[in-house]
Amino acid sequence: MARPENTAERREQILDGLMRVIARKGYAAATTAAVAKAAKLAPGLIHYHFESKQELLLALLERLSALLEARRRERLSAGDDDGPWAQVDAFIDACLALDAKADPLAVACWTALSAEAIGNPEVGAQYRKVVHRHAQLLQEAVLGVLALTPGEDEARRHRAREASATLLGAIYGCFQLAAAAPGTLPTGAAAANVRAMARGLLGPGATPPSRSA
Amino acid sequence: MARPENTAERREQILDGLMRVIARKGYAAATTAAVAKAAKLAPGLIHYHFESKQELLLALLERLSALLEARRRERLSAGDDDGPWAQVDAFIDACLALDAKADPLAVACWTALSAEAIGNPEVGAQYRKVVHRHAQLLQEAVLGVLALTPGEDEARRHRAREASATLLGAIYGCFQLAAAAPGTLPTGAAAANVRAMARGLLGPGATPPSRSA
Amino acid sequence: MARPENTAERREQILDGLMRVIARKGYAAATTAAVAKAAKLAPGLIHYHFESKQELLLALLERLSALLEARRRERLSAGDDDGPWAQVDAFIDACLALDAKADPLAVACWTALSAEAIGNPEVGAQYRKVVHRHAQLLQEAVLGVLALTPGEDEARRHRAREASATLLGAIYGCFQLAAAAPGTLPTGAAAANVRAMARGLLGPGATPPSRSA
Amino acid sequence: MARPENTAERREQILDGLMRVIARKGYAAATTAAVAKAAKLAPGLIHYHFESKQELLLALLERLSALLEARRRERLSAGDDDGPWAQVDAFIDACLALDAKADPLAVACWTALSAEAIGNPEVGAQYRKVVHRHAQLLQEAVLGVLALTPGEDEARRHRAREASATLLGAIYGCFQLAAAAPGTLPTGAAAANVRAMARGLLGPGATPPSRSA
DNA sequence: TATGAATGAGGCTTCATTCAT
DNA sequence: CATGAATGAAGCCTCATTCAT
Repeated sequence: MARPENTAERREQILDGLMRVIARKGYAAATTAAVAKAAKLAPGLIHYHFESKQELLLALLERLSALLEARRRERLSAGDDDGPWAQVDAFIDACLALDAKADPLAVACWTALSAEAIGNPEVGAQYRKVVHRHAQLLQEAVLGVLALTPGEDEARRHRAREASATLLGAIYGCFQLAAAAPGTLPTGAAAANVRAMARGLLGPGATPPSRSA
Repeated sequence: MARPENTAERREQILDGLMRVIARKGYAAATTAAVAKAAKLAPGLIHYHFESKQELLLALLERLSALLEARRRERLSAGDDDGPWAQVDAFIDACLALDAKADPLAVACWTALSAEAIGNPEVGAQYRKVVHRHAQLLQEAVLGVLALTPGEDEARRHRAREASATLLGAIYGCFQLAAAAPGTLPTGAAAANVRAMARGLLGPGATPPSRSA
Repeated sequence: MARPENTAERREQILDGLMRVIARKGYAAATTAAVAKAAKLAPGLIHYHFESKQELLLALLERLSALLEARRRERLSAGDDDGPWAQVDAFIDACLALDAKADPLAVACWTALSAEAIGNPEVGAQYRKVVHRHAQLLQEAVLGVLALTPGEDEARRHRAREASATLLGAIYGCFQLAAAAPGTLPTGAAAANVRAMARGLLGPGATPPSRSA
Repeated sequence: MARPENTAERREQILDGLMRVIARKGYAAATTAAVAKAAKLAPGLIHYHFESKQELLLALLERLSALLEARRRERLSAGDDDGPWAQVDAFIDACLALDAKADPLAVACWTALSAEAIGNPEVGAQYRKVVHRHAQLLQEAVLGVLALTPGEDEARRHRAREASATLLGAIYGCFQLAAAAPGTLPTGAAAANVRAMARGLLGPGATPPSRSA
């Protein structure tokens, strides 16, 4: 009562701990006790601020989704080039330009959550929701690129859906490699390579002018 | 006299059970009891044929790797086209042409093991070994394609390494989507799309004749 | 704010339970569940206050050692006779005057731990440490007695070491009989008899002729 | 039927294995599988030749008892001195003159069985029977010594019972030290020291004339 | 809100015992 | 007799969750 509410901060603090634990020791080690310790909190507090461990995972998914969206926006607003490829590239870069400190954590968490999504219905549902959200964003960008080539709208939409899903897959796959087999794919290379792959996927006529120039 | 050994078959049977459980209920549900039940065996038998649960996971990784290699060989021997792209395509198809029954299982298991590899040192080591093996195979195929374009050997090798890792990532990412968000990427589309992405990655002059024609 | 720590008391409570179980049902029956039940605690609590069952055993060894030391001090301070034999007798009586309630428990536990020390390296190490501590105490007392007879210091020290170890063995042996074959050696007799044996071992005239010859 | 019976040898072989395991790794490690392995037999054979694990322990107790009796006889027949102390000394030496190879094994097994006897009713009963047998033998020898001093028969018998039990305890205690804290009591010293202790226990007037002369 | 102990279900593993061959 | 697999109960330990303070 007299105390100021701090649930929001505590939740963030706990999620920070969760991410750190998952990235360092894996999901199996992400017990509530370990998360509390990583967050420098008492074990009992976790369940004061989160209904259950599952809610923690759902909150983490939400955070990861928000994080991507924020980075994408950042990229978009920063870029002056606003051709149709710009949005696709911004999306890819937002995901794969691993420059900030938080990213290795996010990447490991995404990989862990992907596995958890397989058998856990609620996490699975939320996971699919987030994937769908990502796919939607990417699809719009992709549609912009596909608009450069002639063709029917319906077919284009269909291709855009497939292509964006595949690109998303490529991105998640890079996450997986980064998290589970670091060193396999040099950090800097992923973004550029996926951009190149996008060219192949959305081309051939769609080859960006900057490349053909 | 006495009983003939049957450990080899039992191990396979147990791995079958493990794969089924992971695919259906996720890794978290893959308890030894659940695996035994899925394999229609008594719980105690698991540890008669495997030292520990971890050894089970390592054996599963080995099986997944062998499975891919078998499929790749199959594809290669079946194809009459043996241009430089054939090997790359064979690799991609071996992974992503999900027609056999076993594949959804394998795909889910790979995703689960990727997560487990993060925190489990021994699984991680074996995981990286398998990834490395995959990458080597793909890299050779990729080198064949890159040989079509002029350039220095050293640079080509370097590009091949990066490119094969990225392609592998794309493949694993499709696995992840298939396992954790089925329906996002239509089953049939993945292989074709990744092949297209490979064109973008290894092009531009490498665009396959069939496409440029 | 919050709960006060109570680990110390709980550990004692758990050790009490362990001792009771060992004395009543033997070491084999001293499962964590049985110990918890004997201590009137939930099973999970054992591992909240002790890392492992082994740590329990180590703590028990420590307790047994401390218990003996306390009794010895008690005996020493109570006795007004402080001749050189007083300390030896105090040691023997501290171990073998089984009058308090706790002693049958301790005696059974020591026997159980002696067996466990054979194959368990960590328990073995701690066991030897405790034995060494006991032997040191006894050796000092023994040296006092041996000082009554003439002879070289070095030889006396050597004899003291052997003699104290043998006496300790005699004491432990009485424990063993008391725990595993109760009734064989009347409770009251052990202390007096071992004191008499000490006379034979340390007494001047009792030096076996075969040795002095 | 056509096969010659070999149960007797097999039982010995299995007991050999059991003793080796207990001595090397302790009683906790003496699983039927480990015993079978140490005996170089198939696991299933144990239960063909022994009803249960408990029967194994009982057989081991019997063997240990027989072993002592054989050694005692050996000592007695070897010695030409047949004064009243000779029998007492022979008993002590039979137990503690650790020269044969089998002894470290026997010593560890006795310690292990002492612990098992605490909670296991059947092993306990057999253990007490063996102890009683030992005590009887020793008591007779002790009576011979006590007969040297005047006194009532009844009192002498009573003293003999107590004294033999205490001496037995001293012997078992040396076993315990040898098994669980080797090095504490030098191998050669135990027999001589216990003989000296016997002098103290059965003396002072009982000091054998033949020896003091 | 915060703390740290308490609870008990369930996971991995071991093992005496049984059984098919 | 011998072999080695099969069985299932139970042990140790973990952990999400609850609760007293």
